[in-house]
Amino acid sequence: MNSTDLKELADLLKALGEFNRLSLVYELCQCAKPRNAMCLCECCSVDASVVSRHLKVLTQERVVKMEKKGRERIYSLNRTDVAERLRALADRIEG
Amino acid sequence: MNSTDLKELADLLKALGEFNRLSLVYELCQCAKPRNAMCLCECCSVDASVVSRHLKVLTQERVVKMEKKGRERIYSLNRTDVAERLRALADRIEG
DNA sequence: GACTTATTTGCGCATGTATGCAAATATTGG
DNA sequence: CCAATATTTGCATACATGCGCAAATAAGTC
Repeated sequence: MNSTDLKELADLLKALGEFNRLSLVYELCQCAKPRNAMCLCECCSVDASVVSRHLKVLTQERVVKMEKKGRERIYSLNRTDVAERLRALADRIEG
Repeated sequence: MNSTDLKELADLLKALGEFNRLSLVYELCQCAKPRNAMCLCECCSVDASVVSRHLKVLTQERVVKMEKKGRERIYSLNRTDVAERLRALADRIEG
């Protein structure tokens, strides 16, 4: 694995490795339907602006995908993609 | 999943989500035999003290285990344990 | 157009973290 | 005991990051 791929993987893990962001991911796990940011706000008790920034990070790392709908932004997990990347690491580590 | 478990998982991901630490993990992946810290130093071009601190973090998060051998510390991956924790997250995310 | 709601952005602040260097500690071998 | 090697720790520093608040933007509703 080259340095670029390693950095990309590290960035994914870093994005997931922050408590409130991981809380958002878990919240989205439990939702059959996508949620808007305000709704996600409730799961971690921080300001809306903070949630907005966390969701931006998660979007950049392709953990979630976003869709505009009127004045709302609807978020959903990239389930298979994230799961695959984590399993690839698990496989590599297990050897 | 309760808040404590979530924090523990976040801490694991944070430990893995730093470039040089992930490099150390990958280096240990490729070693059939455990390695001492000085040897691991070579894979990321940082000071020995930095590697020492990174290995401490990885040990605290149970990513690696350490064994004293003379004046050396021998490190090896907790392969199955880490792989299991990552797969559990992957399963959860995939839903 | 005025108002409301959803979200983002700018700013400042406080805290966390990665790093290097030098000194300290530990342990082995003469 | 002394020298050499491996590792840790204290300290300073630079930078990143999470946060809240207020203002700005975007888009629907009346």
